[in-house]
Amino acid sequence: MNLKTLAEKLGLSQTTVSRALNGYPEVSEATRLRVQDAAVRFNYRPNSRAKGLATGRSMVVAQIVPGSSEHEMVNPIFGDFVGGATEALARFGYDMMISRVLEDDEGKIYRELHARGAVDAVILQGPSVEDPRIPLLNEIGMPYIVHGRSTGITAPYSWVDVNNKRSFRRATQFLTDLGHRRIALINGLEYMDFAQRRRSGYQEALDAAGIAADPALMCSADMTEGYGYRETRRLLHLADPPTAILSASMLAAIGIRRAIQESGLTMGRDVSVITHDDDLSYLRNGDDIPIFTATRASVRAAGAILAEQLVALISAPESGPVHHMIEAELVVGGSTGPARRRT
Amino acid sequence: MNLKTLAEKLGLSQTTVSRALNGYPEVSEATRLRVQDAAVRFNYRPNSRAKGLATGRSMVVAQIVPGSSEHEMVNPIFGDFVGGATEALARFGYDMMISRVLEDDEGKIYRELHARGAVDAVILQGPSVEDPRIPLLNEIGMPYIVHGRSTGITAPYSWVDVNNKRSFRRATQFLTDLGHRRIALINGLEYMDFAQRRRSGYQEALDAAGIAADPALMCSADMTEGYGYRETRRLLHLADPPTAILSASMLAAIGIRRAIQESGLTMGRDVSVITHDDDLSYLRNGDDIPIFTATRASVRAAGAILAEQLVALISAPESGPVHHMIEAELVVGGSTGPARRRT
DNA sequence: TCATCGCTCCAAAGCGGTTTGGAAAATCCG
DNA sequence: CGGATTTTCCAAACCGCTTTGGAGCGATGA
Repeated sequence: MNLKTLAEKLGLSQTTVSRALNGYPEVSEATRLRVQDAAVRFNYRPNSRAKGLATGRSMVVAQIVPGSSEHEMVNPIFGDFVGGATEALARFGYDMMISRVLEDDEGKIYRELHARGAVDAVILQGPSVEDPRIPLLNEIGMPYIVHGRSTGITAPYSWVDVNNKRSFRRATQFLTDLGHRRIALINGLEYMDFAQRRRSGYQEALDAAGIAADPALMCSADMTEGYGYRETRRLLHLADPPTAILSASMLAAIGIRRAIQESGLTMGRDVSVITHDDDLSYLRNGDDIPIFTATRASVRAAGAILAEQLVALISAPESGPVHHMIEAELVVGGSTGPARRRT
Repeated sequence: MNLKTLAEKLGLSQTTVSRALNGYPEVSEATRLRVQDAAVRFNYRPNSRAKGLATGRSMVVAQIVPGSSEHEMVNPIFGDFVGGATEALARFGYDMMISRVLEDDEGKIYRELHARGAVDAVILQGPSVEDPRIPLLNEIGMPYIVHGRSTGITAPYSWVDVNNKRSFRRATQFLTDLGHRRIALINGLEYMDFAQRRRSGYQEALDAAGIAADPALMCSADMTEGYGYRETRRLLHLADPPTAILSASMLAAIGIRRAIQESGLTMGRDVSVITHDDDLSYLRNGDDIPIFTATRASVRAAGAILAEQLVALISAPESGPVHHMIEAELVVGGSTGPARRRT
């Protein structure tokens, strides 16, 4: 069923039917109702491509799956983020498209998406400390928004981000307040901007407490369970082991807990642990009471907020770059306690 | 840059330029090269919507994000599956679109996507034992392929699936061969078809070994770490506890390991564990040597295979339903060993 | 009574491609 | 050399929608 045949069935012109369905005032309420009723009866939907061609907008937003090679890691937050974003986008009539780079040249795909007119905007995921995609997209002139920030970029750009620095400063301070002075940081990959910010928050809190940072207590890698486990084992075997550990992700924290238990220690008593928690739906931090003390920020909510900002940006690009800072909450669970005098 | 202006710059008609770029034989090699060169120079890309409108194909495949309410779980395999599928789709010039249901009526969105002509085909994720979406899509007449199967459906349909029954039969037999007779099954949600098949494979192997299945040794829920932990605790406190546990996912297996260690037992010696492993990029079963003995099948590879089958199906729907069975491999890790006589 | 206005509605021109049905030019062949 | 054939190219229709620029018509007001 297309517009033409629907118009014929109603004995109206395509113009009138189109206007009736799109809420234009040039059509009487009576005909509007008649048209709407018929549209429902015949299950009519305007063809997306034709509509897009006529309006010049595709009502699609793209996100590039990070990782060009097969062996790179798919971000574990991907599912929840996309879930939150698509739901919000759907409310505004937008669809979400996932693209993927086959070559190394990620810029190419943005250029192509724009030249093809395939999407109205893109979402930038996982920015590095100085992400080249931002100036690239500025040059191309396609609306976009970044999930996270890129410290090294001075040009203006829109973003939605968690206040990683502050949340890790608070978490660290929470530990120093409990008397901890040997605090380890098991961080994500530090070319990623969020990891960098977390480290600087951690650093600030140590400085404030007059604690010298110890490079042996810091590490950086992909946030897997095994990584948390291995690093914790290493840390616990140090001559002067940490009494508290800060973790960048729930998955790593699970590995941390395993290493602690395996050493015959008790988490929250012998070693305190605070983790960041993206509130992933398949990786909840306990059901009702939190297992880990955590800095929590729902990545699903972030996706929804980002989508809303992006939609606003598409319809009014001149409204300038938008920024939205999400404050993580510090939830206190059973994994932290006062520092114990070393035996 | 559009076709018209490109043609003008070349002093050719739109027809010729279009044909030159699309490989039609009606144009001389010389002009073809001239056109291709100009297309590259001006960074020309045919507009997706216009092309789609003219050809009647959108070159887009949709996948519905499962879970209509905010509290439902996003499938942890989502990211890896989509990564594998989009990469394969991209090779054939297809894009992948993610949609989401706002209402409860999932059928509505398939109808709408089809009526709008927004996509050429859809991917069905997570089929239940008798999934109503299959007859619905048959009725609508849009190409689709199922990731998994639906036992209760007799109508023909295309699918790509892991041989869950066989892999769990083998895993169970592996345990009975080691002398285990009390084998627990920590399964996924059993209205899901894959969970049902795994249980029946487990059942078959028990029957073959002459072991009576004990309902107390089986459970079914969303596959989270906490679930694996809680159920294992419960199992280990039984009067006649299991000596081996079969797990439906790595995440659950991690919880299982935690419960075992917490009980002062050693995994692989006191209690054997075999888990299914989707080979998720952020949840690897050890780096080089596997930690868990596992039935392994890469969900990323499944996504790629499914995408290829779907593309073939789109271009030749009459070639009938396609089926592709993936055999999981049984990798032996450190989590299994001979049954020990109970003390 | 007649120009004016507001309300409905419509014909037709895009949007940017593909594809059909020729036509002109070049090549072949007896 | 001239007709047949092939090669190379083009004008125009079409895909299904939006939107511009009116047209028709009853009501209004001077």
